[in-house]
Amino acid sequence: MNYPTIKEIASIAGVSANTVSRALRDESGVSPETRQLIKKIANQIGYERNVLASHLRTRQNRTIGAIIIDNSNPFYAEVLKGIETGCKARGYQILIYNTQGDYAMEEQAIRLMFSYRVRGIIIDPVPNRGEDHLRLLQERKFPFVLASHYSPEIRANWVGYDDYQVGNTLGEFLIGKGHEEILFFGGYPGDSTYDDRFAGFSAALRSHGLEPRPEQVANFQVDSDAAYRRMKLLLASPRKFTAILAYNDVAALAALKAIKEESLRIPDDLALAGVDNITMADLVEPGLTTMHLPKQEAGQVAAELLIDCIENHAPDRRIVLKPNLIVRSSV
Amino acid sequence: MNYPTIKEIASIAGVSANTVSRALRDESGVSPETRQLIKKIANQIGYERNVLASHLRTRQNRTIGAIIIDNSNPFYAEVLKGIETGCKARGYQILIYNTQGDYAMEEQAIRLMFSYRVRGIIIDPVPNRGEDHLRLLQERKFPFVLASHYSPEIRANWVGYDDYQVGNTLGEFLIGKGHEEILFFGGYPGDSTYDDRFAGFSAALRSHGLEPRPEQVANFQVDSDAAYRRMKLLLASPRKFTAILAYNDVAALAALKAIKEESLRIPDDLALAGVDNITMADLVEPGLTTMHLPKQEAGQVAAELLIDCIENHAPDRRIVLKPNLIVRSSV
DNA sequence: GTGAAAGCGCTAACAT
DNA sequence: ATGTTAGCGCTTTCAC
Repeated sequence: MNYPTIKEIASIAGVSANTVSRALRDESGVSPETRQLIKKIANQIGYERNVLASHLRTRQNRTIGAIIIDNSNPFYAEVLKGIETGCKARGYQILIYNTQGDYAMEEQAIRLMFSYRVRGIIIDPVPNRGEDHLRLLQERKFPFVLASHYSPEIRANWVGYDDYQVGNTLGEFLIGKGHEEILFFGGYPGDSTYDDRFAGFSAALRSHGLEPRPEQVANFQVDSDAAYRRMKLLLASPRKFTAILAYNDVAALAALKAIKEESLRIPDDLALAGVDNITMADLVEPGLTTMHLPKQEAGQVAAELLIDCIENHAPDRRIVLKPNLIVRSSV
Repeated sequence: MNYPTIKEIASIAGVSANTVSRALRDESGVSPETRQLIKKIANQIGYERNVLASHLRTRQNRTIGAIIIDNSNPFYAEVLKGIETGCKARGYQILIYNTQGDYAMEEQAIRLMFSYRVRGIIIDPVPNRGEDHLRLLQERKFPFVLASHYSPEIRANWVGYDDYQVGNTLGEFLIGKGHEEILFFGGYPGDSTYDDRFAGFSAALRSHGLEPRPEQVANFQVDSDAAYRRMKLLLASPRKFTAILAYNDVAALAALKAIKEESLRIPDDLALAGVDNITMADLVEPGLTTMHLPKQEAGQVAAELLIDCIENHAPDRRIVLKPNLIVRSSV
């Protein structure tokens, strides 16, 4: 397919390429008549500015990279949607890359974004695997924003949730409902999200004279299958808990299935709470008590932060979005 | 941020830029020692090829566009994931654009992809709104692949499911379970997916001497809220059906919630089936009987088709993936 | 095996 | 208000 160029427009209009360029960019110094003529011709022959060539000359473009763990996970899907919304509002485009939580892929993704000369990157980093390439971004003063997860060792733009409060609120809520034996189900230490949620939860226990116990913590990397199998195992041995605080809704819903299969009643035999408030949390029976996290908002704010950094050299910021307790009938 | 160029590598290595370019592209005509030296220097100074500049000269790049309706919808999220997987395998990158089912946005998206000089586009078209820009793509012989939806008037690459069989299989299954009054719940005519599913369903009815009746069809654009509200309304008036065949699982799960709130039992009072087999279909109670559609596979095949078109000028193909009945307890 | 020169499409700087 | 020239970083052509 052959795209028309400004040269062709120029020769049709009988002006120089430069004039065409200025006319199409709405730069001053072109007579209204010429400008109109040029735009008309451009429209007629289906001209589309070659942003790659334009970038080469100006070193400016409106492309950013989004490096996420898995866009088919409903949580990340919502965040990505928000990023897209935020970018669209400022005329930016997005190159995406799924890392599958693989650290090597994350590095590859960053290099790829470099080779496309994107102006900035939003990255939901693979937790707990070192931060070498994040440090590299920082050294090069390359604009980037961390989403959801952060690294305590890296001071950078960050958009996430108050995960301490997530754990604390749910802990208090469960304790308030009379539970003293609560299983913390899913996630693993070293991941900032897990650590903060667990810290908040532990604080809630302690403020009521309770103490988190090792046998009431089940650490694993959450996906639906893993969570289901783990809960099956836990239910097969004598139960040491009356309530479950799941790392997220995906884990909670998988647990829900396992619990129902054992013919246990929720919330009577076992109370259950999750985190995220994904769409399905409202559709299952009983409805899942959970913390709502503003996922799309997080993506959108991340995009805005990044673009501010790119265009206005805004200083690093850390933006904490407030979670919200959603009480349904599972507790 | 300043990126090193081949010129800089050249001056360090004491060779010409041309030699550097050839060495890094693994072209012949460079001595092994020179090549090794050049690659070492490139590595040391963190060189990343500027693919934008490269494109300008070669008119080749490895970028495609993915124009989808909404990446936060679990169905499209899976398809997008498949596209990403397929692209990664062939070294292609993806620019994404969500149209929200808005026809004007779809057109904007295509122009944007043009301005980025992407080599091809995968598009899940907004159904039922004319096909002007698809025709434009065709006239310009621009490589593109339709995903899921198609237009009867456009002969083009297409990857989708056998939607007639989807409707037919579920229709037969419900009839086989003794249902003669079946509500077809969600979607709207003019959308190829809907039309094919409904045709398959109607054929199943007819082959058993039954006839689809207007009051047993509920047309609406599916999202969770709309489906929930619609089912609430339907249940408030005297029921004219004993089973529900939902357009997709999102509609089915929303219906499930409404039905439970009326204290009706599934499948005894009302049987329910969906289409898609999203993750949640297995987690709700009772498990949802549905047709499994290979969503990620569809995305991956679409990517392969497109790249074949781009690289090998492969002729247009239409690929139909087989759906699969998943029997759970909701029927 | 290597280098010099030209040009992809665009825009910035300078001229008229 | 408009045109000329040069150059972004790369690859291709042609010369040595």
